[in-house]
Amino acid sequence: MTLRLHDTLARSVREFVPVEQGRASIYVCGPTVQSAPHVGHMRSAIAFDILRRWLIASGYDVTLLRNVTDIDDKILHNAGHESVPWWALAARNTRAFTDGYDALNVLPPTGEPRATGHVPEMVELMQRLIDADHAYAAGGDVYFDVRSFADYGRLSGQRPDQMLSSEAPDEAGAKRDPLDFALWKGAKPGEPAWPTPWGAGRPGWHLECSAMATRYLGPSFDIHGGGLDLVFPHHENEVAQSVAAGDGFARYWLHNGMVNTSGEKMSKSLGNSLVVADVLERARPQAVRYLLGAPHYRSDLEWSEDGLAEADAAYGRIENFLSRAAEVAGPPPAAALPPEFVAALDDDLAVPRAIGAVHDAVRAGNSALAAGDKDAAATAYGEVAAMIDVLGLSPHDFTVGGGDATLRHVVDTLVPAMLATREAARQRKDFAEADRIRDALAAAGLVVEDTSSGARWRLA
RNA sequence: GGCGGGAUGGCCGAGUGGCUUAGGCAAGGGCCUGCAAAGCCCUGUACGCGGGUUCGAUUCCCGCUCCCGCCUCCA
Repeated sequence: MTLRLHDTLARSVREFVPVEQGRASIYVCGPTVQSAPHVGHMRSAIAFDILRRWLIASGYDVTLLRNVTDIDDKILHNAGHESVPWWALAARNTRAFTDGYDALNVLPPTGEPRATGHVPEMVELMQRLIDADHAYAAGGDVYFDVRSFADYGRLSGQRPDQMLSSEAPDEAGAKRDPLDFALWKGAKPGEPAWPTPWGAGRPGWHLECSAMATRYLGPSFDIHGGGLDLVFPHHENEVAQSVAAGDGFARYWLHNGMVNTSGEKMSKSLGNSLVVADVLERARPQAVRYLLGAPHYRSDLEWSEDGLAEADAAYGRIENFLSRAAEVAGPPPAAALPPEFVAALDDDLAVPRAIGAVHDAVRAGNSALAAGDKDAAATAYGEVAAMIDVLGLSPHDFTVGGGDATLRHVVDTLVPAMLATREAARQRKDFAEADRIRDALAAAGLVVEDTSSGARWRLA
């Protein structure tokens, strides 16, 4: 069984055959750093993080690029609104994204190119397009000639003749056709600009991704990913630019579904965004990652606070097993991934089924622990640990409980002392006293569990 | 108007032409426990509506209703 992935361009699930055997090159559209990251951004990052981890687990040498669009209309607009330099706003938001990825255990990309650092590559690509009569300079801008590219619309299933043009006729400016899109935007007074043979200006959104993807991954690479909302026009335009210029470009197009709130896609313009930093104030990162990563990556996801609580409980079940098993077996033994887990992820990353396999192993492990079957428990323990790692949900990968080391030491000392006092009370059948101590710990946010080998405790 | 996706039990969320009809959360019963907690076992409640194909459809086809995404900055 080999990996099969849903390709938006082919509109079907295809076997994954990389350009180069044993290697996988991935370009994921990262954010435009116009504002703080919301959970929708994280959902996309997590989806492709799981793809990456699965490729690594399958033996691939993976190169994953995730760009940062650090110059665009919204950034300039928001910076003006806040009276801060555009580059300062971009840098601040870029850091916020990095913090979000880190908190949710998204592996750092192999490279993280920024648009403003790749103007020469963009100029080169524009020159190739102009030379091939697929682009033209006009009125300080450079446009792609959509009618010159016969396959335009193939990725998104749109037909140029059917497309609405939102622009009023008088706004079309120097375009030859309303569908033509800007590769490069001529400088406006007071805006940042970079020199080009066609005049100073700044990058159009679509151009940068084509230029950066081929700069680092070559003219033909394996996977291009991003949110479903990018299929048109962004990815359609990328295909047009790169293929018209003679590059093979991406061989598989993967798109993740949207995160909705109360039936609507979340985005800053709707004013209902769920900023990651705020969510992490009221939920553990493990729960957030579980919630965003557990459904299939291609289905839409309805964000809800109830869902967050459920995710926390479901993850807690896995976590609980791991810590109980660790008390018996120490570090998890090496174990092969269960076949049903492998089959699930190979089938277009069917994470829901994969998580089903995780829970099956958890139940088997819990039963083994209850029966005192150490070997069976250890096997399940190793399997669960291995599976969870592929999903990026290993408890130890997350920063535990914040707090500083000193406070943790106090807790680690104080709690066992209280539990010893309680155990003494239980021995002399003073259950009132024992319950008083347990209640006190519960009030402090700790759960006490009595087991045959003594009491254990954890954060509620 | 054009393109695409979806409607599953109290909730989330998979999946399949019939078979033991995922998994989680919640609920009820049992075991365990001093009582709990954790864990294990058991239980119930499904496939939007109307047709069609079929021996048989939640699963395939047609129509309808509703929802969502894209067509404009957007993961």
